[in-house]
Amino acid sequence: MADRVHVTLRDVALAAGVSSATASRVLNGTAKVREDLRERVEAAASELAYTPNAHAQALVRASNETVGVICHDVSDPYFSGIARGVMRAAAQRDLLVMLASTFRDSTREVAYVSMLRAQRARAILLIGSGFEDRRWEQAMDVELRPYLNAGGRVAVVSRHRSLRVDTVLPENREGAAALARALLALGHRRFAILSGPVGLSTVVDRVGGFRDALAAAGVSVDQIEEGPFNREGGYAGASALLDRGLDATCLFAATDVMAVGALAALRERGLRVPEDVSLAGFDDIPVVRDLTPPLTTVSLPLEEMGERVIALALREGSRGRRRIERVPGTVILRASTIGPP
Amino acid sequence: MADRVHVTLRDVALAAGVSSATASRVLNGTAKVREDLRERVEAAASELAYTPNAHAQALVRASNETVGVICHDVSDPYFSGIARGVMRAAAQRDLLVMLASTFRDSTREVAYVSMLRAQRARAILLIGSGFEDRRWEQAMDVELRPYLNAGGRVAVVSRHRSLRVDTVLPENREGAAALARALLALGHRRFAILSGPVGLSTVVDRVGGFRDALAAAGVSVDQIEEGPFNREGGYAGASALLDRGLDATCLFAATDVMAVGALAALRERGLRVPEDVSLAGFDDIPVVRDLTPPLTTVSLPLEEMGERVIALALREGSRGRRRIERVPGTVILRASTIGPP
DNA sequence: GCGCTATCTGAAAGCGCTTTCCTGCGGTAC
DNA sequence: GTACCGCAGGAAAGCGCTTTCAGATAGCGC
Repeated sequence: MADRVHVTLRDVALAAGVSSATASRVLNGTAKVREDLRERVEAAASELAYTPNAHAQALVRASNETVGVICHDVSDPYFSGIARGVMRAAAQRDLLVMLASTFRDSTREVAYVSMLRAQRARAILLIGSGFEDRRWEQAMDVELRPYLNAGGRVAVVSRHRSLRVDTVLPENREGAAALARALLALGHRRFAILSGPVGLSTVVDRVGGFRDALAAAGVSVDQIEEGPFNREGGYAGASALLDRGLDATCLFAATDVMAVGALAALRERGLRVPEDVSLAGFDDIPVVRDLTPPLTTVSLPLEEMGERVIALALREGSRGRRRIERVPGTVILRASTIGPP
Repeated sequence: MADRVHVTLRDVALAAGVSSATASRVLNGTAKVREDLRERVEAAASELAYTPNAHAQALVRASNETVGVICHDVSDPYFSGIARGVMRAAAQRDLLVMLASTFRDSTREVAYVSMLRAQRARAILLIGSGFEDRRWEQAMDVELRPYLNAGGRVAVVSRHRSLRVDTVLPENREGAAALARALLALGHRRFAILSGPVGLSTVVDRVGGFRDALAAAGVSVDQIEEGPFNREGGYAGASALLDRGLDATCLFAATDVMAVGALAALRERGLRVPEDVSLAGFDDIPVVRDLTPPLTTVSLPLEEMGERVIALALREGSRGRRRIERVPGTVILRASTIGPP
């Protein structure tokens, strides 16, 4: 916004023949103002299409009506489900959301926190798991610490090793374990895993939970393929598994999005799901029930998680203790998993 | 952000033993500053974890580094595809994106424009078709006009009857017509349409284009069902059609998302796609190629559209003429459409 | 060595707003 | 009629920054 002149409070006050103090009082309803003056001010404001400069307000009030949200990729259904909840809750509270997409670049993530800090965002929400990486943790801490000290609020979805902030914590470990047990109960004993990038806490938890539950039943997994957290990652991972000779009756993908890619790869290679191999994912993003076969998965209430994380961040008071809200996952057995051939 | 005190430029200047003018010059690289002073300032800034108050900067510079994006629903893949492009382009330009979800509430849409105006957003992007509704158009005009006059930039995706601003225009009419012709070529003569809410220009264009192309071949459509632009809308619409006795060999849904719902409904009623009835959508959102059968659709380069709309809005100069960038849709025939039974 | 110019630094103004603080008014009590 | 109180409205300060503007210092030619 550059070249033209804006309508300011002064203009409104001038037009109404009052001081800007009075105009401000009228427009904010801060104090009692004589009826005729109030009317003149309101008329002038609407006549001039006045909109207060939010920056000036933020400056003098030292607070503003925006929250920042940082995610990896807006177009990932996992995230956009959560984002939907955040947006809804923000709308209810008349808050504006500044959304940043890191495209899984940790440097950019830190940079965004800095920008959001500069914007004096009322709260910053980190959606998506943290990087389990010392340098990232440290850089993040450098940005977040002063923000918190200045009264900023931070809340996250997923486990962050180093961030001691309010957290909405999907029970990835437990969910994956429950899924493993359900799959065992179907009769499977040979599993392969499509893992996301190691170093993401979500991956660690899901894969760990899955393996531990299997181990408890005396089953181990040696076929494990790692790839990025997207459809291509799932596709490539499944293809690699197939190339090396898939020795499993059931395939577990760390996310539904990866499972979708895996399904495509399996199908291309002529394997039928679930007749030849069962397939399960995690998250329960909306599309998976429309796949053929519908995907077995661990369901997470994404939209609700979004609402809860912003509520957590906004809640005043309770400055004391850090709160962790656990969100259980529900195993949903659909047609993509049956007993082993 | 409320209670604690922030590190200000003054603090940095004090710590470095210089005036705040000098500190500002160092931090912005605005002017040459003696080497030792510059070092002291930089050291102090990083020591104190200083972040400039973006509001103060915005206030004095009368411009800022944010753009506003208004969409209907972040979790709709059509929108999130576009948003991805916007986010990527914004990141390249070091811009922060304020994202607002209207949940298809036109009142809220206008309110958001007002908020974005207050934030002095550098540009406002309206994603998703306008409402063809006089009152909305007028309210929108009241907000947008002063914004534009003050040098704000506005760009939209989709046709807006009343908004004479830079536009990325998917060729809905032509795309739908091309699809209709392709379907005719397959041999279909009896069609049903799943339409979105009338009063959305996108719906008008797509349905209109489809019908006109059929009409040109002497084919008319009387089975047309209207519903909201989401999976449920498609599901309900298809169900209603089925209840009334579907008299068509091919079903066209105005969006892929609706087609997904329709597919579920058809399947539930025991109709096979494409053997019993062909199904086509519009948009080519990522999931449709993973459906069984993969969906015939008109492909739109969503991410690219996002990049183009922000580029349009940001482009300085060329203040003169309004620009309209047409984006052709490509008919993609997949397995969901074959010749009539 | 003196005066002039070229640089760099600091003081101060001002962006648009909110919020004391203070003045002036009318009303009440004596 | 005078003294006092309460209240509404205006003047002005100040939020944190950038940017003139002017002052100080150094460098140069003569």
